[in-house]
Amino acid sequence: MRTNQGFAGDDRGTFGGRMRRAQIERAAAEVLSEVGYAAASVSRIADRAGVSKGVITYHFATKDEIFRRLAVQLLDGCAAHITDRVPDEMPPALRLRARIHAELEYFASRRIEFLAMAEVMANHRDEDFGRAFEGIAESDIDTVAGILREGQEAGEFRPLDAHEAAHLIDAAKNGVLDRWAADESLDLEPMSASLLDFVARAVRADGA
Amino acid sequence: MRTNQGFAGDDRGTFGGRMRRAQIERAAAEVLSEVGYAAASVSRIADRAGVSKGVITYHFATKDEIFRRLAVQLLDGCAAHITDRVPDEMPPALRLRARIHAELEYFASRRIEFLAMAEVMANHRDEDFGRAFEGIAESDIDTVAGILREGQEAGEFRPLDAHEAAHLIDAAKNGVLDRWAADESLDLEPMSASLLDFVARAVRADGA
Amino acid sequence: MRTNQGFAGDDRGTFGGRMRRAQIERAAAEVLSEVGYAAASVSRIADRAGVSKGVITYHFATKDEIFRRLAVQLLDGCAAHITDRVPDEMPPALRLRARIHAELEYFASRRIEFLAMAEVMANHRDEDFGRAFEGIAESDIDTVAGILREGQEAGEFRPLDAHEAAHLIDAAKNGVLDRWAADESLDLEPMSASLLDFVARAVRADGA
Amino acid sequence: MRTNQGFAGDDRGTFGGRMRRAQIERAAAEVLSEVGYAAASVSRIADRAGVSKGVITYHFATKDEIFRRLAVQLLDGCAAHITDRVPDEMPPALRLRARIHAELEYFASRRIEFLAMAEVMANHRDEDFGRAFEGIAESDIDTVAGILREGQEAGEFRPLDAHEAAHLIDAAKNGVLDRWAADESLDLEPMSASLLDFVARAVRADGA
DNA sequence: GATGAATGAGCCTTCATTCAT
DNA sequence: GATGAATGAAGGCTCATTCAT
Repeated sequence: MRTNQGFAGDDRGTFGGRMRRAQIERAAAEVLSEVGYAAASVSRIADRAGVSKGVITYHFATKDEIFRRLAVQLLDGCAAHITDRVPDEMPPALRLRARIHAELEYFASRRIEFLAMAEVMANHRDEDFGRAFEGIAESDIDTVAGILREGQEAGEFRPLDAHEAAHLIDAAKNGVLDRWAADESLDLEPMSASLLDFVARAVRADGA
Repeated sequence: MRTNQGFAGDDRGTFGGRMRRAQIERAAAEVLSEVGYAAASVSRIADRAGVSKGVITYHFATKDEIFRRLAVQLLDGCAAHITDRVPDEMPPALRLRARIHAELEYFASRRIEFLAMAEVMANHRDEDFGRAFEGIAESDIDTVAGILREGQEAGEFRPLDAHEAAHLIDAAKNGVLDRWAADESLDLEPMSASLLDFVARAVRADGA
Repeated sequence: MRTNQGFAGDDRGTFGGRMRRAQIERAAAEVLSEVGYAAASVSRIADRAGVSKGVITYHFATKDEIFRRLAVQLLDGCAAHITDRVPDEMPPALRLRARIHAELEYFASRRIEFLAMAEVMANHRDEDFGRAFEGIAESDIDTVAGILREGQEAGEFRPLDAHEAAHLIDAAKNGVLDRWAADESLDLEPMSASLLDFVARAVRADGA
Repeated sequence: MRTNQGFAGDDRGTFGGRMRRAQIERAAAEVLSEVGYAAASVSRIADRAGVSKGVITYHFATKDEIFRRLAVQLLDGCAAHITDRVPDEMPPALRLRARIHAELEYFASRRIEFLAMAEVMANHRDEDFGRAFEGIAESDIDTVAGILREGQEAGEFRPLDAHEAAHLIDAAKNGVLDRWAADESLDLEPMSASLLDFVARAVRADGA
């Protein structure tokens, strides 16, 4: 007898299986974005996906796994998108700008998924109640800090604590995404422009 | 129909009653900060407070009311703190700086409460799943936008979309608080300095 | 230290005590008539009486005691009212009519109390879930059966099973009271007339 | 929002599902008849049915729904039984008699269900505490009133207020059923005969 | 692969009752 | 006499998960 434990986090499996998992993940994202983490029950997800509750347990070991995958996939996709679009050779100021722009661009077509991911990252905890996504953005921030340091050496950026500034840039960017995602009537384009302008001014060298 | 139990939203009541309510709110804040919104059950709060579950229902009509009060009290306290410390006569650049500093200062001695409030604001929903604290910071942000416009007229600040910039400043500030609150080992002072510097640079006029 | 057990079912006590008990009983009757047995909680009764919950426990050993007293008092009052108004010397047909009329008349000015009593009698159970007011009307019905037998001997009433007929008369009378009590807009007078007519016809001897 | 659990009001579903629901309804009826409305908890019903509490929530949306179905099914079944057995062409006096007889006959083999239904009808309230089964018998009574009027025109019945008389007949009939159901040792047959006789006498024309 | 059924722990809340003051 | 406070059991219900078919 084949146990369903084997499927957990498994990207192998039949084509149909992958399809089903994708369908369930999509439903989960919609439910999360609409009713929030606390009310996102397996029942509601099954309803939304138009399948029985059993199907979900068959394809995912636990509910948490669905949520985790949702967040991880989006995070990974975003990272790949950025890497694709931001060559290492770009000068620092442009590279910083390109990274931020690429991230906003990535989520611009994934509002629901972003909201779902935000719910998961804010609420997902391990069994000891520790935040499961604590520090997930750290490497990203380190990359930005690196760019800032590079730019300082090149004289493009002013003296500042690169690590702190990277966090501030990240927070401002997340603020833009959060606000945009929460209000469907908002247009990301001008918000994005204001953000890029704001950040550029905050870090540029005096003579620049 | 009002029963003679439950002081829901009642600021009157005996000294003992106010004490108990404060004790329960404190326990609720601790639990929220430690295990998160989803796991913050009445049982856990009662355990933490060292009282029976019934006591909580006796003093608060619903669990949500405790959470709401927690958030509202802190928000109100913070607003009062800022108003006290930031006279309207201050010139815009100083006023902006003073506001941010006052807010960070207020939460610096209320880490647990800040975490609890953040959990509540991120998760509290009304019965139709709408975010209950949606737009709660809007008036605050409008105030900052007003300061920015004033500063622009005075030539202290550069041309920018005041409303967008106010949101970016808010997001950066919240990012600092979130990061600090999540990691007990962090020192708010230097983070605060970086933030103030970052914001000042982002908005100052070219000639300044 | 004086325990409150002593008061249970106690008609002695101070004047103030009797007043309080009456006030509580009145409130209990109102609550019962408005929300029904299941929702008639001590809290709601205390609210209605404008006293604290503690007062109720002070004057009555248990909630059930209040309810029991409510029913018993009304039942006793009704019995006394009937006895007062229906002399044993009346001829059977008149006596039957007078009894029914007296009972309707008694409750006519006690709608709330009647509803409360009906709730209690329908729902009150002892600790083994046996109906506490089972057979409470039996002696009344026996009295009516006696009148029927007397009337048969006197040739006023037709041959019939006196005990069964007494039950049927009782049921018809209760039906009138129930319907009237449930609908404030109803006028008891014509209903009463129809009932008396109905019963008289049902039992009268052929030649009468 | 409909979850995929709960068949609330659903007559479709698998054979097994219908069986379970019937089993649960049977257990609920037994519990209601034995301990009364107030003590008829989901736990007790589950115990009686020999299933876990969760099963009940799985098959019925709420406890009230079980009770409502219990009452409605019995009421509907009774109405159908009467319609089947009482042709419209019968002369009024016979038709009246046949209706009453059919109803008693229907419940004669359903003592437990009758008791359960009586508990529900006496106690079920909507959220504003209004009686949920208020006036449920009204159409039935109107039918009887119609028969009485027909019989008056045909000279079979005496002049009387048909609507009032119909209510009295209904009350007498319910009295018989209540008494019989409450006492297992009673034989419905002679009670039924007395009732039919009583009613016939009460309404017949003088010359009949 | 998929499903409906079942479970049992846990949730929030209501409640009758006890008790110190 | 009276009160507010506290208790703990019980209530109905939701839910993630398991499992036989």
